[in-house]
Amino acid sequence: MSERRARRTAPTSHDVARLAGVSQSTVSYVMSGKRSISAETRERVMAAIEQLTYQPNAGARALRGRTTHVIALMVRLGERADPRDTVPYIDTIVEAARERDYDVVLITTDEGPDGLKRMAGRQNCDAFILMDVAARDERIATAAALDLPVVLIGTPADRAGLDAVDYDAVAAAEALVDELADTGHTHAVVLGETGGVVPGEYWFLSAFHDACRDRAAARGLAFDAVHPDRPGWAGVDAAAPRLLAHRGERLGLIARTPQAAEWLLQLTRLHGLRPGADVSVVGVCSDAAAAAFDPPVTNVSAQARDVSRKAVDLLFERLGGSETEPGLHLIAPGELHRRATTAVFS
Amino acid sequence: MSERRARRTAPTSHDVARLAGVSQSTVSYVMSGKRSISAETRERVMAAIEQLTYQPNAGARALRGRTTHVIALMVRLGERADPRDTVPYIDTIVEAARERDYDVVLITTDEGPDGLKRMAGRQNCDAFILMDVAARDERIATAAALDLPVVLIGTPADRAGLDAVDYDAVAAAEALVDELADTGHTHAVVLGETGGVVPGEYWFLSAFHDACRDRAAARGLAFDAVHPDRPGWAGVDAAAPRLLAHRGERLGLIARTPQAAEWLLQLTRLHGLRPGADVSVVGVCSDAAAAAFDPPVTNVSAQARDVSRKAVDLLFERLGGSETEPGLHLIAPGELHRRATTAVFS
DNA sequence: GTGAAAGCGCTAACAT
DNA sequence: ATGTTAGCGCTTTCAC
Repeated sequence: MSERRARRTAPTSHDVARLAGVSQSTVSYVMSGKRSISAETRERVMAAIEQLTYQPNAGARALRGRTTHVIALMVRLGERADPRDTVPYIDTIVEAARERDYDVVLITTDEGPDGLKRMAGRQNCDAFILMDVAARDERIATAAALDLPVVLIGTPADRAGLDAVDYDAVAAAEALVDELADTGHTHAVVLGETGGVVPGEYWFLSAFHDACRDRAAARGLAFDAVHPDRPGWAGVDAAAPRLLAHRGERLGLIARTPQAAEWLLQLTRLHGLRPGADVSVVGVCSDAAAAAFDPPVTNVSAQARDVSRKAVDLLFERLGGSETEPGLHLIAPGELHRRATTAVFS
Repeated sequence: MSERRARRTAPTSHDVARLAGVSQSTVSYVMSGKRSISAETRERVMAAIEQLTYQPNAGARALRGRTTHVIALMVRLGERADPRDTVPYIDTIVEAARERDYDVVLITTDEGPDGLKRMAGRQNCDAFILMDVAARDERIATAAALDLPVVLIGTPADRAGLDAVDYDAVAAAEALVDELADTGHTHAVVLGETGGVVPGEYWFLSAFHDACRDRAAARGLAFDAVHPDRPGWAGVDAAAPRLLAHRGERLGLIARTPQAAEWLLQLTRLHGLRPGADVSVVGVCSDAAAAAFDPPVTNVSAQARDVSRKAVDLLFERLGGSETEPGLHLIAPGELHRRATTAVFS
């Protein structure tokens, strides 16, 4: 007795209308609130919707209303990206989109410009957010020609008239160097990028390092930027002589990422230095991460959530028809929090 | 002179048909290949498609064909999850879906069962993949009632008749303990979960630890599982006395994650022990990550990509109408790779 | 080998 | 305050 379960077909607004004894359009208007409905009718319709657990068909809505309620998020997910640097952005973008009843389609940077053309051409989405924007990024010209709202996260050399949001890496660098200067340090060393990162590929890298250098000069600190030639801890370990060259003096170490901070703590520990006493470690990371380090690390906050929120806000302004001049929106780091790893030299 | 750019409306199959001098249905059939078309007609249609850069409207397709070409991926993205453990899965799922011309909508576990109902009810997707499946997971009953294909990644107490794919944590644990036993170790200690992870919340945690314990007993090794009571490095550091209690003997340390391996290396280093000579460190992580450690860590591979691929394969089998009995599919760890951190005791 | 036409489920303009 | 109807762009009969 092969019992084949009949595939129940989903209820339509027509079914709701019949059950409520009204016309299909009335159901639509009840849902949208775009015209006044007598309390009694509304009630009956709502009851029918409830009873059938009716939900409007997204395809039909998209077809008719030419709006998909989907935003496409293009991000790098492969080995080349550190997930800890991207997931907080993604999480916040999904959250902010959902607050407006939008869903997020995830596509990878590897798809390149064709991925954007596909999503836009098939009308799979209403708008784009592009992450991991490089200084020269082949996706940007395509995105700009798309006739759909686009927001970049990152700072390209040429925005091509698009909105962009980025973390203010310069302000972050300056705040960190100032902390060292204000507490009597004489030497600042920033741990640079490990492995084969092309210098100038991303604005935030060069901007951060340049700002460190410039601010150190302005505040009268000796400065070095150490870029390990091997990736991972091994590279940091190998660079120890240069990183700690001035360990006898008033030395402050600067980390651009939580991972870098972790390595610097490890390095100082291994060389018998006490962070906060013999040497300082300061860096960019979330307040939560900074407080969780052992010892807690003096930090300026990385603001991934603020950057993402701003990006989504901008996107929905555009979707709402805003025609204001597109621009680059820099998100300031939070206040610097002095924690245990700042050594105060008198 | 306010120049308002006319919003070009996207070309339709009708436009293509007109330009090629054929009927709309012919355009459709050229694209789908569902009936034979004369070479000459096909050529003209293709040329028109090219010229207009026509792409079919996804909403219309979904409406007519009742298939969205979208799979929904529900995953935990917030602070409670380590992005390094989830992103490789996500990446592979997106990749595998794209190979079949499907897109992936990302929704968060926080949306819970209602998120599934919404996606299914609105017909926003054709199928689901659920990640971070807990032993008792409120999403599963809802998912099972959905009448759409669902694949779980993880092992719940009750699959409710759904397909599930998981990493074979038991086999991994056994391979690691065997490596220690085979190389003459007398003591095995596994670094457990840090912070407030509820024991039994996830199958893979208890399964891994139980399997370590059982295999150690079977192979005659003294065994301990150390669960730090603080999260992060601080917890590991505080647990050092117990982790290294048997440092004088033939001790092997077991890490379930790359992060754990990193901490164990750091711990041994800090206590003047040489991994691979005085003590062993073995763990579960990708071969790439294992080789990148300093020194390279003996590992069994974590197989995130294989798990994800299997999940997507299963999903498309179901979408293709397969009615085979759903089951739990365990993905075996790769071969154990002995690297520098195995100490061989004679 | 090709065309004409119906209809998927919805919204909004046009009725009353 | 509500009903009727056209039509979004596509796929797939049905007809030749």
